[in-house]
Amino acid sequence: MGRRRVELRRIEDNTSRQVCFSKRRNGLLKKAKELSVLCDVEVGLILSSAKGKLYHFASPYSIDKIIGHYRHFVNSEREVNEHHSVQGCLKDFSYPRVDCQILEIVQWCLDETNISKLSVNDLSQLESILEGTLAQTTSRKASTHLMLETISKLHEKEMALLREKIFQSDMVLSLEMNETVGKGDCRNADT
Amino acid sequence: MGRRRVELRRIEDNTSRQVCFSKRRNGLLKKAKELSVLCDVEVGLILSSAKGKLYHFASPYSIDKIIGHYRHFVNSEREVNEHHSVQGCLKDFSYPRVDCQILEIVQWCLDETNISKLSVNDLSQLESILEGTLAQTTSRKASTHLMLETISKLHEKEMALLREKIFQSDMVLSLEMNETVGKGDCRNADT
DNA sequence: AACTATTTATAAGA
DNA sequence: TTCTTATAAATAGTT
Repeated sequence: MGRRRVELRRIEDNTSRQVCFSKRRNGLLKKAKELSVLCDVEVGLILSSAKGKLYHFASPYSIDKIIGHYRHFVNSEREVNEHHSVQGCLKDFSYPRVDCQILEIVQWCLDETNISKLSVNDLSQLESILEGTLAQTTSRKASTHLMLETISKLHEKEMALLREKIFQSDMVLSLEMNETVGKGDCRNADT
Repeated sequence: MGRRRVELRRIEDNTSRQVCFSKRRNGLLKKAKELSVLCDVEVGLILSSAKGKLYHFASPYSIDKIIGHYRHFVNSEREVNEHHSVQGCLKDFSYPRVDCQILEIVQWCLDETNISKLSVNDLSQLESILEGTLAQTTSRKASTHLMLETISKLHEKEMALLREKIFQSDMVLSLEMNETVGKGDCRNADT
């Protein structure tokens, strides 16, 4: 959206990165606000820079309230999935049905080296889930290519794991969930 | 960004609103992801529709981790402000310097009738803060008009409060803060 | 889901 | 930082 198209990678120049952050933060906040108003949804947004500066935005309620809703929702979901398999993990993310979500989960798994925490059985489950989703995806979407790549990487990792005989049956998602009640409604508005 | 410019208000038609939500949600997630990568910042985003569907996104860490950072940050700030004045309240939001933050705070105060919990002294402080910020704002920004409106509403409320002699010295922000450690990255998209 | 006419967001530049 | 401007992107209304 500027003079040139920009590559999706960390901007190395410090000043440029700062300027970009400033501009895009405003843009994102504006978009978030618009989405909230136009579509009548709660939006909560937290930004945290490497230097520890924190920004947040929420509409039409406070960020604390929205986090409370999130916690509540996730806790409810969690109660239904007491086994800590990938299946449970996926449910925690609990989106209605999103291709791109799968992509993120896969990437997350790869990036965070969470694969080493999965049992072979869980890996199989993950695979079938991924492949099932893939089947529903139209082949021309760019995301499909990315997913295919990601899946093949996943296969590689799986094979590596099998070779090394790493079998862990328990993936403890040591997430500590604490219900939080926010209060106070916080509205936000616009530039 | 479409055939026509759109008014910033709730879309009444159900289908249109749903479609718009779907499109803009994707757009917002994309922007959030870009911001995170380009500018090397943590981003957490929670969307919750009226019907209770929850979507979230986080990069490069999990939404839980980012919420944890947020909680931690807010708690640290809170410790510094043991008196529950508006000043303390402002510090909780604690942005470096963003006009939009001020607006958020003002609207939060107004919307949740938090004003009734403030002492007159606190109201004065709030006023001077608002006016100070206003002075720094260029007059042509649309937001300025909004802020002026907000401030005049604030004045009205203050006068009403003075008349009713409502003096409450303690604004208890009974937010329960719980640190949480999350993990992983998550993302959402689509229909 | 796809397709465009337009409106927006922004990368550079000043 | 702030404003300006050329362009890249997002998206409202349609098909």
